[in-house]
Amino acid sequence: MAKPTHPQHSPTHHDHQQCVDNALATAEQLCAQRGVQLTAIRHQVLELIWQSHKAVKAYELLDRFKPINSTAKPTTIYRALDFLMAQGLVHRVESLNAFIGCRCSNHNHEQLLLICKRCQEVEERTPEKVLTELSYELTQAGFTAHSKSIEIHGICRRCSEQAVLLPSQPN
Amino acid sequence: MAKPTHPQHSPTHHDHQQCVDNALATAEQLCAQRGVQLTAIRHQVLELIWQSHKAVKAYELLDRFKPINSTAKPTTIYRALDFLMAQGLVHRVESLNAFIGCRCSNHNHEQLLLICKRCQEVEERTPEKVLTELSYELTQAGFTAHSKSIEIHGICRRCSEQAVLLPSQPN
DNA sequence: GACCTAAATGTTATAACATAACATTTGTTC
DNA sequence: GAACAAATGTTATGTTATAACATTTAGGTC
Repeated sequence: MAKPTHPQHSPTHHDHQQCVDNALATAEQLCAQRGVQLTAIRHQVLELIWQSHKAVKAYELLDRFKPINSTAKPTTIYRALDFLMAQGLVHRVESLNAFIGCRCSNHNHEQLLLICKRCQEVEERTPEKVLTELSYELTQAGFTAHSKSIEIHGICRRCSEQAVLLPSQPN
Repeated sequence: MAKPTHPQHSPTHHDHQQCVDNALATAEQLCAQRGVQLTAIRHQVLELIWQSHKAVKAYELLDRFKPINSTAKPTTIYRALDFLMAQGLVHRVESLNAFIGCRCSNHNHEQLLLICKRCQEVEERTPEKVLTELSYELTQAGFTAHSKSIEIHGICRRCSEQAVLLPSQPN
């Protein structure tokens, strides 16, 4: 049985290089504005994270990073990730122990992560109504939020459509 | 400097034994209805989880379990947790790699977890409006959800009130 | 009760994820 | 160029979770 192709999962369904370029340019600009150092390591790690729209694990990043910097250790990666997360350039996906580039152009770091089980891509959304209702609920509960993590696992639109075209696909 | 007391965090702020009794009785009943076995190990692990309203780590459970069953291994705990989660009796708190007893009396397993940084207690809430808006948003996004994890970290009402009374308390 | 089967548990080992602690280098400021 | 802070290097270890296979237990059938 031939491995099914998933054309919609390929990087060709959009101009991914532009995603990467945008992300890196934004990161450079933000770090400059804030007077923090987007060092070579941090820049390279961010670039590796943006290789795809899939969440990537720290040790996967390490494997990808070693060809660039053969002395890299887990610490190297985790420190870069800590910096990138502190700057809001990367999100941790708690339910996957993995990391993803942040697309919040508005620097609003309250978002839903829609995690597709089929293609593994993670979509970030910031639906006002949901977040408003959530804030209201937290006020009602007397709870002061410091951070919010909303992670939804399921099947994304593209994969659902693909499933209709290829009904023999599992799940 | 004396360690500050947190009377509101003590098990005496409510009749915790009743929480435990309810949880165990419900679990027994549900498992009987479903024809699944709430074995001794599973029952004991569930009881240990309900020792508090704090999320508990698997290896903490193991330490608590060893006095009962000295041959217990990580696998023992993880297998019990897998069963309890499959039955909806326990939730995994993704952002803590920890576990908490489920209080969803209605067996609706879509909930917010409010995780207090001060007292570590986890409150479960199922606010209709938030969940409705979320469902609507997912429909809009063409995303078919299989599981939802909404975890909010911050300070709970009781701890906020306590902070007002004892303003010298850190965070 | 003997037998079968599936479920549960026991056992060993290791994989996967993450941080602590301290040494060294680099970049900035004076 | 001395002093300091930030970043990185290095070694070791802590923490979380699962794989793989053996054995025991519970429940049904004859």
